[in-house]
Amino acid sequence: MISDHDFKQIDKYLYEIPKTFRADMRVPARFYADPELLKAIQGDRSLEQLVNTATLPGIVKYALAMPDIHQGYGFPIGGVVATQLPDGIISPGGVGYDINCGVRLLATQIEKEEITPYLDDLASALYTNCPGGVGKAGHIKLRPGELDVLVEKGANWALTRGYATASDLERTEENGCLAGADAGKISDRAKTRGKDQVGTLGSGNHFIEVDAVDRIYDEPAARQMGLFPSRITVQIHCGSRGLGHQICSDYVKRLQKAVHQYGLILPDRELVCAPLSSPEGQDYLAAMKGAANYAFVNRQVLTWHIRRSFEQVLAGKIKNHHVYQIYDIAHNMAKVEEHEVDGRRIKVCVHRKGATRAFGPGSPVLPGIYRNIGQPVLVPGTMGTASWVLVGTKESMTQTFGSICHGAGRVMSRSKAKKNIRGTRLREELEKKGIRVRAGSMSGLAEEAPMAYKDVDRVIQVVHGSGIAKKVARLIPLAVIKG
DNA sequence: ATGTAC
Repeated sequence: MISDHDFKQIDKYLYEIPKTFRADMRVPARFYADPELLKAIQGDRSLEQLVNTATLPGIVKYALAMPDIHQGYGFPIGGVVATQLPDGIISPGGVGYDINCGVRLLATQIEKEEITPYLDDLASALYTNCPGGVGKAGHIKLRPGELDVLVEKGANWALTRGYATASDLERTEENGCLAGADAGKISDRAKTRGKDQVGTLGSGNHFIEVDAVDRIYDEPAARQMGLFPSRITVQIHCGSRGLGHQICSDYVKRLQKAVHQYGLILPDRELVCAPLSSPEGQDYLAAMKGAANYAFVNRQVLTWHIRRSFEQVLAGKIKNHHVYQIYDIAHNMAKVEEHEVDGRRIKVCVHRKGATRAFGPGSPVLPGIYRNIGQPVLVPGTMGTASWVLVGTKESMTQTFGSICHGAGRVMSRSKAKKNIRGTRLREELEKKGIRVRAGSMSGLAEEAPMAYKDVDRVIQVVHGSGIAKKVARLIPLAVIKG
């Protein structure tokens, strides 16, 4: 167990566990927090897991953790690990089981007051049109071989099939397609699990939420994104469903052999990994990219369902009910990027697990529409609480490989939440607050209760206050749709 | 997160 005399505070919101803490650390570990958030992680293994990641071969600068850190598989959720190419490692545990779990934010020109009379119908339409729940199939049945095209082409597949616009793709990380995805590196089992789940929500913390813009913090940036006070927005939070899960399982198993073969010494077997330059590392990267592309398509098809739902409910009632995209960004992904380390620009594999890319202004990978303000960062809160839109900064590039947090972060395990919280009661409380709830499972609802999470506003204050991101807008929920 | 165990 790591206690408070094992780390030192080096800035208002930044703490460091020195390299000398454990002989096997290759770099220091750094985490962003405040005293309250520090308390929230006492008793779980997240800091120990963070220190474990500091031992990984090829890691540069720091093992990093965001203020929403909590315990995960091997790596903490809320962790950022960058390893130097060519021989630094890549690890499925550094990405997570839900590859390219991420958030898409859609905007409208509808005012909050305008939509209120139709909110119940809209919530019901979204629930009916967007399939949710464990193992749930979607409306799209892929012909044999078409899934291979989908995982390699990503959002371009959706564009060709009429589920996307060119503007949607422009406002998606990597235009919704990671180059180098290889369907040949994905098992038949993973493909079988994925073939009927395109355009489905899944379960757990995944949701669709209708929000209203509560407050603007950066007026010029908000205007550029199309965010104005009291306007209606929609968030999608989901990932690569059974396909990504199976790919992770497959490669955890395969890379365990690679750990032996390459003689890697790991403090925890859950850190299973392989040198990125090895055949195993390359294969995982190519398969992971396929799952990432699948998740971009998944959120894109859900966007299509959302547009359909707005049309069904609001046509003839609200004149302009157009739903357009602000941005789509992953928070479970490994990416090869160039970063400055010790004054030199080098290629690194940045693992972001429960951490969101947050590139600052001027980054050449950003679309022209956002290059001057920095990358939009989408941080969902918990049911019934706020969500945030931020932009990346120069500081995120120098401190955290262009990364920030991904959400509120759990404080209570799923099982404990299920035991202590009644889904029906929670639903009543949310409805009393005026939040429409459509959920397939009451126990699933209980797992995601706000009290099972940290305070997202506090988490955001830490990333904003430390300079690694800048607040743009706060969103508050009006309707939540869950599997 | 997940056909919450193959």
